[in-house]
Amino acid sequence: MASRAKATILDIAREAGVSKSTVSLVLQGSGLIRPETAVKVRKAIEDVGYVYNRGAANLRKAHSNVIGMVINDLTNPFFAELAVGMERVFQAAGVVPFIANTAENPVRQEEVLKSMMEQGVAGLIVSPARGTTPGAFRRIEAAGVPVVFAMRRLPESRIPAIAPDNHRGACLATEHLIRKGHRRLAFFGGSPDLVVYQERLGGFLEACEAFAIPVADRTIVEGETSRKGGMACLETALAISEPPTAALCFNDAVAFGVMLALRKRGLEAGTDFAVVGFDDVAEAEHYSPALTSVAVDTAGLGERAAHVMLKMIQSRTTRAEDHIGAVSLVVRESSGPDRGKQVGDAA
Amino acid sequence: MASRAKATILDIAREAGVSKSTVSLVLQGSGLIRPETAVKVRKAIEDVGYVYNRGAANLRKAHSNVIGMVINDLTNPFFAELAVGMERVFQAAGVVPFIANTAENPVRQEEVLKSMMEQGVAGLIVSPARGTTPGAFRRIEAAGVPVVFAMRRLPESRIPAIAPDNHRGACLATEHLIRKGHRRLAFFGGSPDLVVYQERLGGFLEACEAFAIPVADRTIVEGETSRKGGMACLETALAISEPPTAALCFNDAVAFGVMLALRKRGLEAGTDFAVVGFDDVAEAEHYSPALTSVAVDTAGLGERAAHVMLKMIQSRTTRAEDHIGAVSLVVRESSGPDRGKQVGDAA
DNA sequence: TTGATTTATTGGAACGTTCCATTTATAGGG
DNA sequence: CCCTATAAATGGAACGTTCCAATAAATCAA
Repeated sequence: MASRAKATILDIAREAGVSKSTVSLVLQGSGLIRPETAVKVRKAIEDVGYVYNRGAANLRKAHSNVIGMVINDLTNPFFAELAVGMERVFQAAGVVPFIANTAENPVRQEEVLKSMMEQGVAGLIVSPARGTTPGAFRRIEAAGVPVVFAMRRLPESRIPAIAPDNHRGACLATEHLIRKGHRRLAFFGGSPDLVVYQERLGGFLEACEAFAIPVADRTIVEGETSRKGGMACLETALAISEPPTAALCFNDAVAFGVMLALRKRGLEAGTDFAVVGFDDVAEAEHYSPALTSVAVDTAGLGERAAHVMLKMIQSRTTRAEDHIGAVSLVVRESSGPDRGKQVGDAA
Repeated sequence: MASRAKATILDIAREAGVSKSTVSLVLQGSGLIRPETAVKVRKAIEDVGYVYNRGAANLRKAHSNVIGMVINDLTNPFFAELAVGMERVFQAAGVVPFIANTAENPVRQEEVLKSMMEQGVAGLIVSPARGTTPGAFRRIEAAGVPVVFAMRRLPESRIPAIAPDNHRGACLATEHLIRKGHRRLAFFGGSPDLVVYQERLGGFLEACEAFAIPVADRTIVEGETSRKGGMACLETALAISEPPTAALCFNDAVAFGVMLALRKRGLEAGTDFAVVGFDDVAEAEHYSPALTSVAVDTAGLGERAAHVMLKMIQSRTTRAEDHIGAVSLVVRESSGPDRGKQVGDAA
């Protein structure tokens, strides 16, 4: 049962009285082997406590069955959800994704990518860390390993990206606020080094433009994309002379921070100040007040990214189309009371 | 620059006009190489776009530098934090942890563990999925690969576990509720197939015993360890004839669910019903009302687990001591108003 | 100079697989 | 009975590293 030096196919071969080639064939489920022989070999495999050595196998085989998932912030439930969506697809394809966290640190990301390459991954799905340099993936591309960006993209890169329609989402949300009657609007959180920021801010501005909100009435406050960042944004915005009455936040974490800061001031999101988030994490629905947010179908995008990756591997290409996921606005309490109810209609 | 067939150390050797052995030595940072030669070789490495093949190397080397982290639920920020704590330690040790998610599914866990073993991991840190069979790790132990359990342990297993002092935490929390004047107490969420559940419930019961709370006044409601589960627990508990006035919840997710259900009934946690959570996730502090919870120093436990793992690898052993992490009760609003304030003392 | 010592470099044999080209066994056709 | 066809099993040469033992070159002591 217990074997000290780890068993190899040769040990199995000896145990079963066949050749190593036969064992290899059995391991690969080849149909060339007589069923009885296969049974005998499988028993020997059990007996010697064999562990398949994929490293050795990959030395000969074209490519491995592991795919790397490099995520910039695992503690953000948003990215964890993304990871889960991908896993579903990969599992069905018999591929095991290995996840690594870069903690939003480009240096760490470099190490992680290197390590995954050395491990011989068949492909990489990456949500790049903030501040990733354009050349960070050159070597990987040169090595012919397919890469897909998920949720985030890099400014000038040929690598296919799977991301939600940030521009449209922001437009939708902003329009919603304007239709609620707000005329002084804010955009909270994020910073321009993220393409996502530019897209979302772009959508915000386009909606402002479309509804002729004067530039003076648009407040843009950059900040950390966290609760803390959101709190700071609100403070900054309320300090100006004609403060905004509503805000679209870079993401839900910022929105939660804004709501927290409101409560600290004795104000309530929805009635005193309208707040809209972005991403629609699971928590948004359960918050109090429930957060209006732009739903991006995170798990769906993860699945899509995984599918694209599998296709790239299969067709041995390093190129693929971008994919822009549909978004929708989920209206809850934080963006203000439903006007429909206020007019006092029946039902 | 771009090389089609991937470059090996032989290509580097040719390019640099040295032997493959020399290249290997340079790669390992050996001091035996003349600096000028090393420089020449490193240039060649750059030029041919070389990617180190760790699989091939591991064929000869004793063991690899990858450690597997197998987590039962990545979407739970609690576990993500645990992962982050471990990563900090591993990074400093030049080890890259690969994370995989089992989604609380023992079958999936089996696959994931197998895959990691095949990949030749040097060790495994596991938070076992619910329903893991006792024998699930026998093969891994037999192969001599060190395993550490984090946060959760298995009923009858010799594998070292790093976990918080669940019993004491539950005692502390229950005592807190009793001192607040509550006499009818509930324990919400979880189920007995988890050792953690037994420990926490045990602490709850011990405190009840110590303060002579009659058995009839203890309500134990099992349930999913999620918000939804928490909501259900509260409904069940409030339906009985003499309902409890306070609850210790299996974890924070359950506690959030309980608070949500309270609000749905127009009740407020803290004033109408006392709620205490367990784990003290980051969100607890920011909830409204802020959640009283048992802090377990998640990241610290992660670091500890990583250290234990490194030590096991270094000393080539598969055995280590358990480690019980200290816990503390963080009192916030959800467990009721501060009595100290109520008596109206100064300052 | 010579031999001993140190410093740099190198070939070659593993490591555990896969896969091609063979070999061996089994059966069928005439 | 031989020849061919099919089925089943096998040996050996890769694959890209590491590491030992050996060599070559440089340095030193005498």
